[in-house]
Amino acid sequence: MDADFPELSPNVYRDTWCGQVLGDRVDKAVRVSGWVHRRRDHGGLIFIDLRDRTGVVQLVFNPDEAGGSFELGHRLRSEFVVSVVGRVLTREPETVNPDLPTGQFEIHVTGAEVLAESDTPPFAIEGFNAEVGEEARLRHRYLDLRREPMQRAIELRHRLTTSMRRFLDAEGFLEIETPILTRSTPEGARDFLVPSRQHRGSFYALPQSPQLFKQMLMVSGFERYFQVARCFRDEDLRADRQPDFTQLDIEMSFVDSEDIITLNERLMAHLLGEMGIDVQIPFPRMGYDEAIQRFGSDKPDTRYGFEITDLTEILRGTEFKAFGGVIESGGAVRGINFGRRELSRAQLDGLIDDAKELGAKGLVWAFREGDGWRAPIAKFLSAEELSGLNTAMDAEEGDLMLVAADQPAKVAAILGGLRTRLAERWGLIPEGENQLTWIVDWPMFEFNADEDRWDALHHPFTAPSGEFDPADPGSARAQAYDLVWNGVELGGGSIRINSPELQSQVFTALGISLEEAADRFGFLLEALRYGAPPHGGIAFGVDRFAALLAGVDSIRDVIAFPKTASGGDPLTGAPAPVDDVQMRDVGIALRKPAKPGSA
RNA sequence: GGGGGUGUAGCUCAGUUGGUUAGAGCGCUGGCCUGUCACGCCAGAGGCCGCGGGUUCGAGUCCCGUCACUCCCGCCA
Repeated sequence: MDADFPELSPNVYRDTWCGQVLGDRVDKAVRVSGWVHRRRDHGGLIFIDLRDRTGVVQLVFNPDEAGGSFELGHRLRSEFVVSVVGRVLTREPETVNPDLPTGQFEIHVTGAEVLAESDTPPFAIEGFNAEVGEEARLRHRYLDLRREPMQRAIELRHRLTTSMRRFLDAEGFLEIETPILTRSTPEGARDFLVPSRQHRGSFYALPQSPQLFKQMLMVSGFERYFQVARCFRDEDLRADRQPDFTQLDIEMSFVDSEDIITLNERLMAHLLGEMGIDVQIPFPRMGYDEAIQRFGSDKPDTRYGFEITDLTEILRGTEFKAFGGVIESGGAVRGINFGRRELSRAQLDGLIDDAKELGAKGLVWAFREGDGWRAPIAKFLSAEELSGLNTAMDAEEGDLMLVAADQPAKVAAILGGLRTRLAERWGLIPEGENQLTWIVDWPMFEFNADEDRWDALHHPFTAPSGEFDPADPGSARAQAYDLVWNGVELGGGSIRINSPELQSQVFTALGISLEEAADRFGFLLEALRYGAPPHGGIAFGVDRFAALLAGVDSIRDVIAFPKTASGGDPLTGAPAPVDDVQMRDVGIALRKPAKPGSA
């Protein structure tokens, strides 16, 4: 494992790491302890691969050398914990194992002791049958974590957070803890609630992020704060979402966006550099509107093309109702040229299903053929329209074009989603390339049609750019920035509002009355009255960051004890009912009987 | 909340149109084996086919429901 693992101070269990049984130990007596990784029992000669955190070393039990320990060697089974003494010898050339760092050496056991026996593990810790279902892995997570990939992932995560702390410490940041039991602020995600025993009927909430605390720390004059902070959101899970997750949370005073962006570029270059990834700073920046236009996403993966082309003007007034109707009602028609591809009819139908899954009413596919299209809808389009479309999408003979029509935001989301799916499916994403991009110039608000109100795109404490007109929230821009790495949102932040008046105006624009604002966030508004410096910050998703660095698809693979997609933990059985006494203590009664399955 | 996928031995999986006693590899147990390292050879144990109901002479297989896991949409300021 780690080549520069620290020297071991000898104790009763060992004086040498398994991974350190190398040339300088030859002919020396050593004591090692660890787990039985694999046993090869030849009857008259027994080989044991012994494993500790640093690696694996071969033990040889020979009746001529091992004496009474030979019998014990016979009894050893997978994952027994043993301590052995023996002499390190160089292996005969023909018995060297080139796949093992310690493969030129072995320990000839002269004495051995079983420190702990083990039941037969439910799945293999090592070896070629390494594919194990995730549920089994989570039920016995302590065993799963013994496995090499998990050991490496957890170690990588440690190196990442350590590296964050080192960099930020050197830049004058203080790591300050903020409460886990705090107050519900019913914006944003659903809160996890904790009933209060001492204040019956009242609840703590677990923080969705330390946002308000870090702003108050700026009011307190700490100027540079960070925290590797646990955050909690009671929403449905995904491969990249857990109900409790970790953020690197940063806040600074007397800064503008530029200061935060440049500091974080240096932070990223430092972190990635330590992980062996070289990146150029400064990172390119892209406006939010441009990202949506060209890539259909606020976290565009710029490692590959297939950008989105707007076709609305070409098709304005077209005979084809599905397009013309949408355009008349203020919608847009956009398309992507996916290049020359052979697809079966079933595959093309599959693309339509993909589009529908992404919320499309339909999807038009077409191949360029001569000056026109080979497509089910080709006959509804005029020759001028077809050639205009081919030109706009830069289509060459045989190129596959996918076209969708809907309201602009929706068509962008559909084609953006399709673009990533197809790039993944056809293996069109360049490996080993790293694109870090700032998305800047965000709108302050987006209109929520269902609730007939404006919602903050970032959060309600984000400072607007320039003059703010509460009467026209749609045109307000935010001093916000997201950092996107290869199509994954690594983190985002903003300059915050440091004036209570402006903060109140933003609440008003969001339809939050002053009474409501005072009730929910009064403590922050009050803090802002006592000399709040200009301040801003950013937060990064540590789990996602670690998963990307580890090259795994799910953040569960970089979390020691993660939860399943339904928010449960097969290891502890959480969540679980509690007994009546506990319920009574906190003054809680269930409205309905507990769900039968959940116990 | 909605959609897709999966559920058979400890693990990973196969199981034909519904047909007699449900299989494989690995692991496990016992025996043999002094240079293996995915050790080898021989023998053996191991099954609520997720659960409940239905159709049928007969269900791992078909139907309905349900639970769990997983991916996606909604949701995640």
